Amino acid sequence: MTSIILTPSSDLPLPRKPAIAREDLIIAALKLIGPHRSLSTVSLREVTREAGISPNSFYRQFRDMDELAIALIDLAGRSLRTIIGQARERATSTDRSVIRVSVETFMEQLRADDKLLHVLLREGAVGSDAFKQAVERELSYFEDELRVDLIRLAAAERARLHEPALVSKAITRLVFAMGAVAMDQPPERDPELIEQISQMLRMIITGARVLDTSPS
Amino acid sequence: MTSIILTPSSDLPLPRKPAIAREDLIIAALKLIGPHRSLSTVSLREVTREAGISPNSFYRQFRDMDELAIALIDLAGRSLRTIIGQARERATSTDRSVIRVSVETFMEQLRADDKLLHVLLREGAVGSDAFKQAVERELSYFEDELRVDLIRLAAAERARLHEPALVSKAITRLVFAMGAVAMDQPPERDPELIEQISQMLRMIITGARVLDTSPS
DNA sequence: CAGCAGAATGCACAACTGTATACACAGGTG
DNA sequence: CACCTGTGTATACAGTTGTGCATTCTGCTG
Repeated sequence: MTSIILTPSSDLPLPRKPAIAREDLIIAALKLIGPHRSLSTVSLREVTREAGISPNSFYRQFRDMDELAIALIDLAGRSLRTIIGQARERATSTDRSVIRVSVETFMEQLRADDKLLHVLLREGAVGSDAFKQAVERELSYFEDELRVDLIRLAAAERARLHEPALVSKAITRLVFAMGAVAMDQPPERDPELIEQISQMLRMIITGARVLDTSPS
Repeated sequence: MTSIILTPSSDLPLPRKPAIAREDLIIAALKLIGPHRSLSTVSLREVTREAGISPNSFYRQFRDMDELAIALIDLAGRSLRTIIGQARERATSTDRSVIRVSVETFMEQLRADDKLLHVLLREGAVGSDAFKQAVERELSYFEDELRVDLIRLAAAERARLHEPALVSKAITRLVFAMGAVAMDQPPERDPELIEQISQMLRMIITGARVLDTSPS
């Protein structure tokens, strides 16, 4: 279980040279957000306090909190995509349902203590334009990868799929929306939620297949 | 086009007796939120400034901003439900698609200048527990009404529906999620979005019907 | 060793927040 | 008339915020 952060090389407090890096601030920001805190309500001073540096040192790494937020969103998106990608490979190598495994992995990440998914789930609604565009960008990446996977999946089963772009968009948005509500519920209900989400996705996919054979 | 607010009776400045009411504060709060502002970033002082009263007078109406937010969420939920309910009746009286008309009405409300829908779309992600529970409650009301309507619709077409509760939940969450992204896009793209959402819902519903005839 | 460039800090400031206390005024009662 | 109760305001206070300016410290280079 390695860290998600890109270069976790030296976390021992080097005497002076780097001392503080962008990653440290990102980690500090992650520690501050939670079920009740969104990034846009976290202050610059709080982050530096958490990171143990002076407020002014923040400006050596980011212009303002928005820039940090965007870096954090990018990180969260990259992390999630690789994790889900691995889950898809794992599912196809075994014979388990891709949908099921992906949803399970998603929920697992939801409960992971790195809180990276929280960023994508919460920060899409509020904040500056650049802020929301960053979230939207990550979601669209997610959509793209899902779309090619759906096409591949349909081809493997010798079925066709109606409007795969629309299907992947619907699935992505629905999963993220359901994830947002799951985050506010006790983890005991996760299996139930996983079952619900899986069924929803199955509805969408079978519906898309049917609509393809008999277009309106 | 009457106002949504409950008792818009007298807005001329009465000499002393009522002078300021809860509604005035709610209206002031609505004026302050927008694409970039969420309720949780609006301060108590801002609301009173917008309403033209002293900060302390706020406490005569609400204990704190959270209480105002909850009142606002309730108002938004009630308003949306009645509007969508009317749209459903309008659709069944004519012979237009219920899905289509409902989605169109939803997007129309999204662009309405009362900004009531914004509250439900944005404030579900952040804020206190009571805050999010209020949004969740309104969404579940919405789900309930949609569920009975789906059952009625299926019965009218002599079809059965697999897990109507799940279908209505999926539709509700998907529509609200898509509405949130639509809000950040120029209104010119609304027709395109309406088409997309309608197709998504059609996928879900036909998928649910197919899954009912051949349960896994 | 001297010196220098960069990194990090301390202090300060104005703006803003929520709210407590004290006060001003209106309208209804005796 | 006096009096009280409810409504609104003014002032104040302690806390937090983002950020500019000056200073200190560190490790590398000569």
